[in-house]
Amino acid sequence: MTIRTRFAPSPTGYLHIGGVRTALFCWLYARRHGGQFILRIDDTDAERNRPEALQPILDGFKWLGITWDEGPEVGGPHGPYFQAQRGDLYRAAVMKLLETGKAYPCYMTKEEIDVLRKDAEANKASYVHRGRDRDLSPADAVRMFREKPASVRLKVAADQVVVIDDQICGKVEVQTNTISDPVIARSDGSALYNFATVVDDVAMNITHIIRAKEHLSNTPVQVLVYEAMGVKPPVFAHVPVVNAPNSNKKLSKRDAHKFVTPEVIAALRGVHAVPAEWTDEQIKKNESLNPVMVEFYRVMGYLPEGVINYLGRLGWSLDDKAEIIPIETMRANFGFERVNSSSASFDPAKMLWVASEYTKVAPLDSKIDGVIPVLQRAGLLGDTIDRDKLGTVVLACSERLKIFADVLNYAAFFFRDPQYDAKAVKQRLHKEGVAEALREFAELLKTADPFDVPTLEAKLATFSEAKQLKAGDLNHAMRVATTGVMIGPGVFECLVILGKDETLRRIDVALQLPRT
RNA sequence: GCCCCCAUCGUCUAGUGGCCUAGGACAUAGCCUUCUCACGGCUAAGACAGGGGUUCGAGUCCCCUUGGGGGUACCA
Repeated sequence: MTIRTRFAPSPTGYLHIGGVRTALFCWLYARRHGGQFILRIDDTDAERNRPEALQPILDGFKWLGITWDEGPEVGGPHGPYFQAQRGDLYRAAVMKLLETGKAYPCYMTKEEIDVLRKDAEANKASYVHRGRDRDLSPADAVRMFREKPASVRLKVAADQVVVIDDQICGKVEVQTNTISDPVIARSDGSALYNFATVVDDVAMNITHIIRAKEHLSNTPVQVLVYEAMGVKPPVFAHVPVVNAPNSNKKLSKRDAHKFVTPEVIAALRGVHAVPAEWTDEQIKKNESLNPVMVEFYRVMGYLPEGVINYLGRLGWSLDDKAEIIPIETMRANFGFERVNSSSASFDPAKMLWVASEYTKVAPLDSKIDGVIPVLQRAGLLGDTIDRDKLGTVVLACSERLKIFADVLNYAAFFFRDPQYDAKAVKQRLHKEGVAEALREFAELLKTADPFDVPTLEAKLATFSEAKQLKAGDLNHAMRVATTGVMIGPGVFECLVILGKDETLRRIDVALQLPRT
């Protein structure tokens, strides 16, 4: 039997970090066992769903490399893969349960049920609904339902125990006496989640249901639906939820704005991911550029491999040491045995570190590719792209690039004139006697040939020795004069990339900066 | 209220009765390296929620308490 897993997102417009992790586990499990991963769109809640809201989700999965074998865009033999288009299937399944006496139309009014519930509460007991029309014969049930449609409930057997042998949570047992007869279809004929999901999972031959832990409580009802349909339930694996940073509260879209801290706002502005005129409040309200959404990491220039690694490692471990686990290794080793049964907090700092490990070892070409959109968005790079120059810049930045947004911190001055930092100028350029020395050294620079790192380094060494200067002072001054700031790649590398003429020009400009 | 689940450093985790004076990683602090920053190296600090059992022996098994999460919907 081939293993089939599925992920069923709602088209909300954004791909949530927690959802991606669950989807990743589904994908990993299917791939590990040579099975299939199916994407099914849960668009039954018309209010919350907009048709255009699906694309960003698909794009997010594609960016991460989570490929689906059946679903939107690719189709498949078990379609449609949009639940809103599967209403007839649900209705047919309801009829079948009615005919076989496994379900019944419930004609009790909400008011009647409320009275029973209140009574139960008054007796400090929990209310377990058993409809009055439960014992209708199947023939009568079907006839009455045809004449007068009503909500349909599943008949829950008395005095039994539903056992779920969950691959992550272990054995979970629930008494049927604590389970109300669940409504499986509304009076208007539409199916409820607990029913629709089972009908679909059966129809799509899903063998392993891997989903968030919050669904564990629903599972007994679903198992009962499987049994009523005469189908053996699939294997269940409930993955603990992802919590918000430093908290034990679920990372929810609802609280998403809380994660847009002043640092995040600064980062988003820094990479020009939002229009400059937006206020902080507007940025907070933007749903997709939020650290709980995948899109945020794409915009900040995280390598998707890093995001995958971090998410895969969150709640799952390979062994007692491994942190950097390439996706191929995960694919080859992922299993439920090493998925933790408790929830895990999302840690942006560790995510950054993991991502940086991937960025550091990325091939030059992929670094160039990564840096291009960041520079373009910042208006530092046009449509004509000089990959050779970008290559030298990226190389000069070397391991300073943890994510591609860092190129703006370390290398912006290669693409525009220096923006002189007042503090840097004061401390480094206007330090006692330094500017004068720099003026003199600039003259010497004119004769540098070739204009490369060893030559420049040697010139500075002999010059500072002859003048009894600290080489560092001159280095620092030169950096500030040519880049405007105190941090960056090695000065000599910077000068070489800028070229002799530009270097001399910038030094000249800098030397005319007023003293404060 | 009732039902279900969870509980190791701030965070992610290793640990499946003796290998644990609890290991690794991120973050933090200090030192080293260094033209700045970043990288790298070294070091430090830092955890078994509490209480009862079981056992020669418990982070590991059982029970209770506490804390957290989920469900209890004609939501998903």
